Amino acid sequence: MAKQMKDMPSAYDASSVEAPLYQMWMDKGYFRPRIVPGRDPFSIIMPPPNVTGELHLGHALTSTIEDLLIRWHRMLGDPTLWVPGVDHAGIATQNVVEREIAKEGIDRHDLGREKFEERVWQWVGKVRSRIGIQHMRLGVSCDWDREVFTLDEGPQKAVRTTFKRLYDDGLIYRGERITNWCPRCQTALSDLEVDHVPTQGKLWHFKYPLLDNDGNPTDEYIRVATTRPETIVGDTAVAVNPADDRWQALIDRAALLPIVERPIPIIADDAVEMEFGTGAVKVTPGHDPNDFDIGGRHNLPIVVAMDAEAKMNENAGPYNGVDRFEARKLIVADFDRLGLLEKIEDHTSSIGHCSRCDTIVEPIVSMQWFVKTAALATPAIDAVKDGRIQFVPKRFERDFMHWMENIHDWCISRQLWWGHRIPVWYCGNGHMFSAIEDPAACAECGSATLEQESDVLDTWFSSGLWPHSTLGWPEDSEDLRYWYPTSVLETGYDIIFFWVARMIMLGLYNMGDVPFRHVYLHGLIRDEKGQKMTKSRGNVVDPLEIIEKYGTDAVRFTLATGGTPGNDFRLFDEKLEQGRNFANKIWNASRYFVQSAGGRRISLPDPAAIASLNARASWPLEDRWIVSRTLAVSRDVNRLLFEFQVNEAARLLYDFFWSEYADWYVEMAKVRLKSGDTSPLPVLAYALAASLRLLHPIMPFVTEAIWQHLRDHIEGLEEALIIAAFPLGEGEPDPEAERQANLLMDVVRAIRNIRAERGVDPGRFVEAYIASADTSLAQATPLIETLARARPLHLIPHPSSAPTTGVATAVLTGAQVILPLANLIDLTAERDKLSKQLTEAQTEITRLESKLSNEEFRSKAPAPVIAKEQEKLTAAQSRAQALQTRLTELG
RNA sequence: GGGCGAUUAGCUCAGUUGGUUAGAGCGCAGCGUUGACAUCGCUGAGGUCGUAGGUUCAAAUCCUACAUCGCCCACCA
Repeated sequence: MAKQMKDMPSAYDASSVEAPLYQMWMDKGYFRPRIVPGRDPFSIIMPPPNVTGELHLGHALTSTIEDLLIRWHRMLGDPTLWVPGVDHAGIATQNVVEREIAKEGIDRHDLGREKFEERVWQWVGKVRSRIGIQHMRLGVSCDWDREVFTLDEGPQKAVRTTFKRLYDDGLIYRGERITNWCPRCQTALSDLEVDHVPTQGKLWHFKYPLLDNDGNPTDEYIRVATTRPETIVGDTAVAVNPADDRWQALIDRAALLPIVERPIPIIADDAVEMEFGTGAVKVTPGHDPNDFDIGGRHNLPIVVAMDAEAKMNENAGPYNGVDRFEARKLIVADFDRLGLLEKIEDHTSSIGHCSRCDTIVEPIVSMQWFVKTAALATPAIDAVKDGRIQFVPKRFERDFMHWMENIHDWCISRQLWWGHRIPVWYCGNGHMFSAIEDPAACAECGSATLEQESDVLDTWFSSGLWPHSTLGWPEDSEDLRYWYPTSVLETGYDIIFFWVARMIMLGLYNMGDVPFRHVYLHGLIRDEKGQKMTKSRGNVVDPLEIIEKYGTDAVRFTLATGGTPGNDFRLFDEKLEQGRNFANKIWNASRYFVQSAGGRRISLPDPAAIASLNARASWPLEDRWIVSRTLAVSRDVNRLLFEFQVNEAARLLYDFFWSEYADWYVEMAKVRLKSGDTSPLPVLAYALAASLRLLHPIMPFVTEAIWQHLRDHIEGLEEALIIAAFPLGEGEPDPEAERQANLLMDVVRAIRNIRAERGVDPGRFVEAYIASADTSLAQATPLIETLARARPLHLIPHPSSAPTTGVATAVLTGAQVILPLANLIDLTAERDKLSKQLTEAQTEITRLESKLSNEEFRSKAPAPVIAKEQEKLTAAQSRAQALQTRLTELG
C-alpha cells in the first residue's frame, strides 16, 4: 500500500480527528470575522442556553443549523459573525440550585439572599464551562472572544438602560394586579409560564341567603356555583347577567356571605354566562382574573384571603392558617352542615400549573411591575406584515400576529433572588425612581436613605435585548453599527412568544430597527416513539453520548436531514447510523483518490475549462457527465440553502456524492486508472474537492480532515477547507453528456439485471449485443465491458443483426440489450417478462395518446410539457414495437 | 371555543411556485471476500400519496367537508 495511505485508516475515526481540527481552526482564528468591503455581512446571535445544566438535542439542532449557515457564508466570502452566549435563566436556575441545596437539607432561606446567590454563581461556573465544551464538540465555529452572559456588565447595563427608558416613557408601571402566583416558587409568573391542564373536578352549588332592604336575613337564597369553594371567603359580590330574567328582581339587592357573614351586593354584569352553573356567579376579585375585571367595573373591594404559600390568611376567618385545599374541604363541609350546599356536579376545567415546578398556580392580587405592551406591539406587527422580518416556515407568522394583536401587559417582576434586580429605588421620603447606575441619593429629594426594589426581572426581559445587547448596546459600538440587524434568528417554535416576540418589540424600541431579518424555526426532537424527551420520562438523549458513539458529523448530518423546518422529528439509532455510514463513505471515496494519486501531485483542471462546454467537448463522456452534475448540484445547494431548505440541500448532497460520484463516477474512472491511464485524476480531484466544499458546512470534521490529506496530493487547495471557496456552480451545463451517461448507465443496469435474474456467475464475462441508433455508446465500450462484465461486446445499429434464439433481451428507451445465454435461458420466464413489459408500454401509449389527442391539453398546456409527453409517447411506441418483435421471435 | 400541523412503501421520513413511470434510509428477498468502503457492492419485491367531493388540459401538491393523531392559543365561574 502506498505510503500516503498510512495515515488514512480504512474506517473514518471521528474521535481521533475532531479535537485536533477544532483546535487548529481556533488557533488560526478562523472563527473571527473577516471584514470584506463590498460584501454584505452575515451575522447570527446564538440563542443563549440556560445555565440550568447540560445541552440537549434542541441545542445540538440549533448549533448544527446555525453553524451550517455560518460556515456556508464564511466560505462564500461574506463577513461572518456568530456570537455565543449563555443565559442566567432566572427562575429555572434558581429552582435547580434550590434542589441542589435541598440535598444538603437546607433551603434558600437558611442561606439568605447573598449566600444563596453565591451558591448559584458556583453552579454557573461549573455549568458554563461544560456548555462551552459541548458546543466545541458540536463543531460550532462561533467567535468565542465575544461570548456573553446575560449577567455580564454589558447586558446588565442594557437591561437597566432599557428599564429606565421604558419607565420614563411611561411604558413600565407598578400596580396591584391579579397575577399567576406560584406558591412553591413564591413568585408571580407571566401568563406564558403557566401550563393549563384539563382536570376532572367538581362544581359545587351553594346557597347564599338574601338580605332584605334593612340588611336582615330572609328565607330566600341566591344560588351560585364554583369550582374553588376556598375562595368564597374572598367574595365581595354575586353577579348575574343583566339580561337574565330569572334574576331581575334580585339585582341591586344584597346577600349574606355565609361563614364570614359579610353582606355583599348582587350586581349585573355582561361577563356572566346565563347558561353556565346557576347563572349567578360569586365574585372574588382577589382570586380570579375575571372577577378582578368585574370588580374593577363595579368598584368592588378586593379581599385577598391567602398568603404567599397559598395558605388561608386572617381574611379567611375560621380557616386562617389552613392550606388552600384543606380549606376547600372544610368550607364544603361547613356549607353542608349549614344546609347551604345544594348539589355537587362533576366538572372538567383547566387548572394552571407552574411551568417550572408544576405546582398549581393561584391567581392572587399583589403588587407587581408590568410593561405596557400595546405601544410596543404595533411596530412589531408592522415589521412582520411588511416583510422586514420573515418567518421560516411562513405559517408561524400567523401565530405571531394573533398573539401580538391580543397581547396583554407583561408582568416582569419576580419575587426571586436570581436575576437582574429591578433598577428602581425607594427613598425614606416615599419617592420612587429608576436609574442606570446605583444612585447615592434620591433623584427627587436628595435623601441618602435608599432601598433598591428587591424583585428581579423576568429572565426573558434580558433575553429580549439579546441581539443588540450582545453587540454592545447601549454603547454606540462598531459591532452594533456593522452587524445589526442580524441576519437570522434560529430557534424552536416553542419560544416564539417568550422570546422572538419580545426581541422584536424591544429591538425596535431600543434600536429603531428589527433585530433580525429571518426567523428560522425548527421543530422539537422526540424519541423513537414520538414522545417529548423529558427528564421524568428518562428518554433524554445526551448529545455528547451520540457524538461519541457516531461522531459529530453523523449527528449533524442526521439533525440537518432529519426533518423539515417547523416540524417535529423522531431521533433513533438507525438515523444516526446512516449519518455515520455517510461520513465513512466520504472518507473512503477520498481514500481511494489518495491511493490512486500515489505519490503524484495532481493539478486540477483549468477552471476556465470547467466553465466552458466547448473546452470540455473532447473529454471522455464520464468526465463531462460528472462535471455537469457537479455544477448543477452546486447551484442547487446554494439555492436551497438560500431558501433555508437545509434538509433538501443535505439530501441532495448525500444522493449526489453516494449514488453519482462514488457508485458511478469513481467506478467509471477506475476503468482507465486500472489500465495505467491517469487521465481521470484531475476530474476525480475536481469533483471530490467540490463535494467536500459543498459538504463542509454540514459535516465539517470529516471534510476538513480529508482536505488536509488532499493538500498533499492536489495542487492549489486552500490551506483549510473552513475558509475555502464555496462552489457556486458557475459554468455551462452539459445536458447531452448527461443524456448519454444516463443511457450508458441504463444499459449497464439492464445487463446486470439479466445476469442476476439468470444467475450468471458474477465473475464471468458474457457476450452482449447492444442495439442502439445512438452512436455515443461507442466511446463507452470499455466502461460497459468492465461495469457489466460484458465481453465480447457488439454495438449494432439495429437488433435485427443480433441472434434471436437462446438470448435474453431488455428493451430500454434508446437501446436494446441482447445477451446470448443459451442454456441459461428460461423461455417461459423470458416470455412472461417481456409480455408484462409490453402490457405496461401499451398502457402508457394509450394514456399518452388520449392525453395528446385532447384538444384542451394541446391548447392550454405549455409547449415544453406537450413536447415532453410527445417524446414519451414515441419512446413507449418504439419500446412496444421492439417487445412485440421479440415476442414474435420467441413464438 | 378558535387556530395550526400531521396522515405518502412494513418502519421513519423527503417530495416549496400543480406537469417524467411518486423517492430515500432502514427493514425484506436473492447474489457477491473484483485491494476506497461489509459502516460495502450488485439486483429485486413493495405505495389507487387518510376518506369523500370539487377546481384544472393536468392534483401527493390548490379548494371544501369529514376522520384519526398531535400541538398552540382562549378568563366559561
